[in-house]
Amino acid sequence: MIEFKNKISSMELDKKIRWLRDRCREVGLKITPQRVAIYRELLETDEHPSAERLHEKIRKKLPNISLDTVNRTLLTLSEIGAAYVVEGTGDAKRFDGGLDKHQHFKCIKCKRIIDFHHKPFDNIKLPKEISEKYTVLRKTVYFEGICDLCKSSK
Amino acid sequence: MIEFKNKISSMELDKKIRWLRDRCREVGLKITPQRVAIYRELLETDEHPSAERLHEKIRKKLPNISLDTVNRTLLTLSEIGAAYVVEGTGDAKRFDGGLDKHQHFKCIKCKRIIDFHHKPFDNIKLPKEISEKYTVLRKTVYFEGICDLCKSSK
DNA sequence: TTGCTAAATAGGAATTGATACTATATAGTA
DNA sequence: TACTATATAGTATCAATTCCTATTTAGCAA
Repeated sequence: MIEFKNKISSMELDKKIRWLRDRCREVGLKITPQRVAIYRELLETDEHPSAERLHEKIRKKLPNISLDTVNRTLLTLSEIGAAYVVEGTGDAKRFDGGLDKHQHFKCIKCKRIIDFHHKPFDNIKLPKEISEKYTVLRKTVYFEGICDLCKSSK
Repeated sequence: MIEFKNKISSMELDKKIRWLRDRCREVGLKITPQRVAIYRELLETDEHPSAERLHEKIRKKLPNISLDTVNRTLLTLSEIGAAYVVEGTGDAKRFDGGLDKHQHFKCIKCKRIIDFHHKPFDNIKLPKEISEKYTVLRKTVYFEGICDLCKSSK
């Protein structure tokens, strides 16, 4: 059984925005109209927008808002746990010539990508709602974190 | 039990390069020194290089090779199954405001990211060799392919 | 071995996404 | 209401990638 996501209700939206205000006070960030608007816009869409895409959309409400503000704010929201960057996006393309089955661990500090192989991950079963609707070309189990070298060198 | 990857032996390397030559003939691609050199360089490293990084390295052997060639060739190699782009790399940062547990399916044509939720994926167990050595901050099960809309609209 | 031709390359220009800089504006507070 | 640290707008810069075009070359056929 799987569930697809539904659009957020206006009640949930209000609740989330109240939560954001609290969270900002908690960590000492100012509650600016831009911040709230960006957060609202992000919650109202299910398209996982890039900073540029969200900037386009939000300009309809705040015509003067700059792309830099949208970008910076999205990163700020991610830092305080109000949003997050979709796994693996935002870096240069990286290539791999090893075609045997394996999985990746990526260090978010040094960007190192480490291969490992754990058999049970080779054949994770797709929910059939997915395999029926989409053509799945790649199934991935992927970890991110801090590698041994970066842990010791701080 | 997990295994980490070892450096490729020169025997395996030769075998793989012979395989590349065959594969190129098979799909009607010319076997250029640049192509072979790029493939070799990719096989010899375990650092999952970006096009730029590989260009740096390969310039030691072919000083005049252009970055564009490296980039184009890596993409060509990926198309014929001789290499691949590490999952999720190479696109603009994408943001998500939905913080409930869920997974992503990404369409490689239209770049749409679709959320779904399948409970068994929420708590995949880390091999302890990984959790002991690294600080894992994010565990992801991630699918790529062609979405329903792109399938029907061709 | 020697041309021929389509494909590939080098080098630079253009595009795109992300970030840095600075003067101005504003949220939070006294 | 005034003050100060923070945030913003607008622009400039940087970095990654792709595009363009003249030149070169691999593969093929005579």
